[in-house]
Amino acid sequence: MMVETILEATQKLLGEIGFEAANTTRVAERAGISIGSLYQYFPDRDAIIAELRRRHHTHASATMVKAFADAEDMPLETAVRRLVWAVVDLHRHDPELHRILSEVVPPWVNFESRHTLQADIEAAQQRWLKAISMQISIADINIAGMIFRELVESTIHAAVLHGPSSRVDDTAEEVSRMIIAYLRLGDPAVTTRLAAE
Amino acid sequence: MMVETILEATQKLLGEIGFEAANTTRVAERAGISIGSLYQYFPDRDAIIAELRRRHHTHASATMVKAFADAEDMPLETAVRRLVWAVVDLHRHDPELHRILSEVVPPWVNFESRHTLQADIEAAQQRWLKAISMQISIADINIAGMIFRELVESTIHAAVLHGPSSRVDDTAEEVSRMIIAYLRLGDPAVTTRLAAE
Amino acid sequence: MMVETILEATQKLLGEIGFEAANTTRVAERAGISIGSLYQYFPDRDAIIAELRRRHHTHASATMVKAFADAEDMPLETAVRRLVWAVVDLHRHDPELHRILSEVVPPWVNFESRHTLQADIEAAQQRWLKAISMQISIADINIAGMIFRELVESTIHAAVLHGPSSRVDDTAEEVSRMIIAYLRLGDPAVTTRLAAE
Amino acid sequence: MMVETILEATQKLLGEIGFEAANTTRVAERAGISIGSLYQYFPDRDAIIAELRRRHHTHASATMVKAFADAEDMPLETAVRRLVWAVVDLHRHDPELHRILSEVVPPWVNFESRHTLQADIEAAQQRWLKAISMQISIADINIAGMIFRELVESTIHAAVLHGPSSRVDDTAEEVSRMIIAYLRLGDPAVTTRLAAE
DNA sequence: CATGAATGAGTGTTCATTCAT
DNA sequence: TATGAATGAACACTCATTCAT
Repeated sequence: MMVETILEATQKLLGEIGFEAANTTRVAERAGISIGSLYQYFPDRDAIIAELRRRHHTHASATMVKAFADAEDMPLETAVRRLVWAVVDLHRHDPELHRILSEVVPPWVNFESRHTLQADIEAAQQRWLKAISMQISIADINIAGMIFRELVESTIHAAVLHGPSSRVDDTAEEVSRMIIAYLRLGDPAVTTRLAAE
Repeated sequence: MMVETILEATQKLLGEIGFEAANTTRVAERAGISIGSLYQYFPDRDAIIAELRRRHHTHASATMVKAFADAEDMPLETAVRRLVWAVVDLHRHDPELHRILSEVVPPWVNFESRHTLQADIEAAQQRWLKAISMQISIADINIAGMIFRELVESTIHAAVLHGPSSRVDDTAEEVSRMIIAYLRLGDPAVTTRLAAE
Repeated sequence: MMVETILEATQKLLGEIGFEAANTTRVAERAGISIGSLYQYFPDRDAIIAELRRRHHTHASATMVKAFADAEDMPLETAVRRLVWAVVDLHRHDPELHRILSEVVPPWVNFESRHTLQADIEAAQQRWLKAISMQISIADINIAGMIFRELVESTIHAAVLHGPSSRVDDTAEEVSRMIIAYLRLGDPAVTTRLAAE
Repeated sequence: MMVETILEATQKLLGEIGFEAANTTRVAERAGISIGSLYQYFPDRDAIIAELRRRHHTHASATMVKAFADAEDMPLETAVRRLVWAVVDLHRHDPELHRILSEVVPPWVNFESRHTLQADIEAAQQRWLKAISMQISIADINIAGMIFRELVESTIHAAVLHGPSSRVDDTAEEVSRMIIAYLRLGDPAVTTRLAAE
């Protein structure tokens, strides 16, 4: 309960007044508790943000791992759309928290823990990429994986946070089409077809 | 000269000890001048970083504007590769400065000035996109532009800063192929061909 | 029982981590009780240390008072050795507690209570000194008493705490010889003898 | 000048309100400077006290080294009195500072630097003891040295700080006589004389 | 009697900035 | 123009103590 209150106060303050102004005194004030209590639940300021990030990561990781699992049984195009929309859901789940963790909290805070999420998702993604690379040829699975991750994350992030909400659907669709088009480059059927001309 | 010295000292310190530790005292020390002199050339701490960013933007903007101008006379595939490689050049020009501005300096510093670069590049990009959309159909020029920018920037950034240098070439090529594949979706010739099956 | 547990925990913590780090939270933790219980047995932090000191004083005082009583029936040299060795026993009884009270707890804690022990011992010592000053002449009984106390306490303390244990015996013997030699200065027999030459 | 002001303020505050209350804020206040200025001259709170101690040590060491040098050319009794009085001078030079460093500042502050003084003095003392041990026999030079140091320091300290000033002279004289009597125990002339009886 | 969550005054320290020289 | 001593608001964090349960 107290932990919850502190996390909420921290998140709101970070969103409203930024990282530097959201100091421990103000967090405690906003949470309606004393500074002493704050330190009974968190060892230091960064730990509060770390917990915010940890929760976000837990949710994000679960969402993506599930999406990749689902995708394995789907036809390619459906799978890609499923994955892209999983990222959309991710960003829409708590867009403010997403914004805070990516744009308000400076990069050096919780530096190590930032890689944890990526590692989990990357592993799930690699399994999926290996599976589809049985059907279509992919030049370099690591590069393709990195490109997909960066493409989807950066575009959906931009669309959700910095554009009108209607834009998100279109962005997701175009990004999906882009990935599908790229993957089709390695599809023997298409290659044959194009070569046939 | 003095301005130059201060900027160099700031950049090096930011890279070596990070944003918080790179305080004005240390910058002046490293620059070999007094703290008083520092304030005779820059009104406050952020202004030093803003100037670092401004110079970086000037260079980046010029590079990209030129690339887009060049691209206008090229066939589509050549044009795309030209543009992607322009971004590679951009990141390779002063990768440390790039890293500092994107990963060391916290996002809220020089918040407004961050959009200036984007605006210039966006304008140049829009002209190019409009030109090519005469030949091939693009669903939404704004969305496509945003996707291209995010895709290229995020992947090349990751490749240059966080991977082996050999990876950059492959990444650039795959990203180019991806964009081309996407653009071909709107190519009447391809559309016709596929529809014919 | 509870008081005992708290005192033990306090003593151990003081010895292990020092005065400042041995705070009430840690004492309660080490004692295996709640902070609330601690405050049911002691009104404040200093009171715990005061009780530690009080017990030490009780023991020390008893030891010395007894030694002085014994000494009254002994020949001078035997008496002096008896007294010096009483101080050795004192320091060897619980050297860690001795160290804590003299070198770990800062001087301002329990300031008043520090004089209690001294007063008891001083009284016993004065009785003894008055008794022997019947046989030998002592210039100033107060000064001699103070000198004896400081000499024995400081040297035995140093020997027990900061030297090898073998050193203690030699130190005790030399200190005894020193006091005896000093007392002999006032011995009419010696005086006469020396004057006779 | 600023350093001087800070040291004076610190010493006075330590003497008046004790170690814990003499915090950096109050020191700066008393010194009539800002807290920022204080930290421009001393890296942290302990460093101020360390400097106080360092100055005291410099003076004390010089005094004692000189006294031991002087003593080498004197007859034994004169030498002992010279040395004892050097310690008296030491304590009378700045008794308040002496009191602060030994009874107000807790033992764990500047722990290492506390041994520096002792080492210097011990070295000078050992030279002198070796010299006189040519004439008279001393059982164990290390123990004798330790006993002399503890005896003189503790008694003179007590006399200067906790007694009337008239007491100091008598204490110094009695302590001198005590040391001389002890040393005479090893004097062949005396030994012979006593054995002759 | 026991608990431990809650308190909040207090501490040492940092650093961007000023301004008299 | 150059200096750097001086400033002081601000911050993260500690800990003895209380009191409702």
